[in-house]
Amino acid sequence: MSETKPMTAAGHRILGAAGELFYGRGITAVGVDLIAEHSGVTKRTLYNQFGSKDQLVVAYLEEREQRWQLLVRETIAAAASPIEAVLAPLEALRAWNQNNPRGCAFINALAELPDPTHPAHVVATQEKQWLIDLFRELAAAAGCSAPDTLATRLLVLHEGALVTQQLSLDTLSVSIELARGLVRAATSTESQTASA
Amino acid sequence: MSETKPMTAAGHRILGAAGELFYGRGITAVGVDLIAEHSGVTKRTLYNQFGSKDQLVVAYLEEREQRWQLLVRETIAAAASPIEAVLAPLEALRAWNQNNPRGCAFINALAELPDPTHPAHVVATQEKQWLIDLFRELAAAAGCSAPDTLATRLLVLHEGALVTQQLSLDTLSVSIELARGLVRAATSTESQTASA
DNA sequence: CCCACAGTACACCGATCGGTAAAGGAGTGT
DNA sequence: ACACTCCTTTACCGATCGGTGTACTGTGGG
Repeated sequence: MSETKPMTAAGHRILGAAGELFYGRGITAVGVDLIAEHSGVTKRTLYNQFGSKDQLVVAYLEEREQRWQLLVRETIAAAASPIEAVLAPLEALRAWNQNNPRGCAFINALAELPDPTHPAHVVATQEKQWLIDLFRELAAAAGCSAPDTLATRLLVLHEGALVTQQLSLDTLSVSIELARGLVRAATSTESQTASA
Repeated sequence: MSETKPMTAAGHRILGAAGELFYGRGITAVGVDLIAEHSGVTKRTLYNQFGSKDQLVVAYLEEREQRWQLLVRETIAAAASPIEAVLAPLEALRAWNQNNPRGCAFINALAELPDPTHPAHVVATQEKQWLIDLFRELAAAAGCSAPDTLATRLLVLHEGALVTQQLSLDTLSVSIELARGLVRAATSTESQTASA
């Protein structure tokens, strides 16, 4: 869409600083002055590059979206089987969470920007839509008879693991283990998927 | 703890307005002036009652915590069996989400207030600790052989359902259905709980 | 050579932020 | 009558908010 713009060196630094600060301290709590200072750039340059704070927030979310989706795709490509591929988004969280201990940036953004018409809000919801669509496609490719149901279940597990990460418990392993059982059950022959 | 204070009429109005505004628009995005205006109260009164914005945020979270825990306890008391009681926190979300479409106030607060030493942060994490402890007790009371594992799984499902509620999908029914299967499996005789 | 462009430096804007000062009105219990 | 608490009004504080204007510097390409 708009990533065709080459983006200057200063632009990258701004986006990098904005990423750390927005994710680490919250979007509303971080001012443009702080971002400019952390990226060693004048506020004027920031506004020349991004136009407004809102647009910078959108760029921040889009950048994270790209990195995350790339990681997921790589994990899918490295999966040993179609069944393991369904679990790839969950498995990708293992590495992702190492550097992102503050939960899901999109969920956090939704918490801070309730206005559904806000462009950043739209980006965040689209990301989740992408994920459930991906789960559905992977489930179908793995031969699941009810891809919709499995995809919704996996999305719940995914978000649950993400959001409970901030607590000390190791919920990711539990979620993956549980998800693996669900995928196995949903792709084996047919019939029982744990009640109806 | 501190709810022994009777709290004046103005105090209740302030807390009510703060609840709606903080939950609906985000904590950082809402200023004390706005809360005072919405509760028909002077800013001076607000500060006489709560001392600071941070303490008001804490009071806001504690009030929600009390309401939520009360609802959960009522749902547990109304459960038809110990096994159904384990699902009570999930079932309670059915009614709760009607009036709280913006996800979990505690998770949202954690997203906005990253500082672990912030009193509101502490309240939010304590709430989640309460929930997983409750799940464990309920699981044990229902005769589950591995209450820890089941509790963690149910917590993931709970948080997943809560956070995906903001998207259009009806994930709550899916989560409850899935949770019911897990509880049944974990409480029936013994052996297989879907791999180890 | 010269122009366009990216970036800097710095001052400035109105608005809002969380929080306070001082003084007084209204109701209650003693 | 008294003091006490609750709440009000109005004004104010320094700091920060997102955002702009203007003039200057450096650099690279035609």
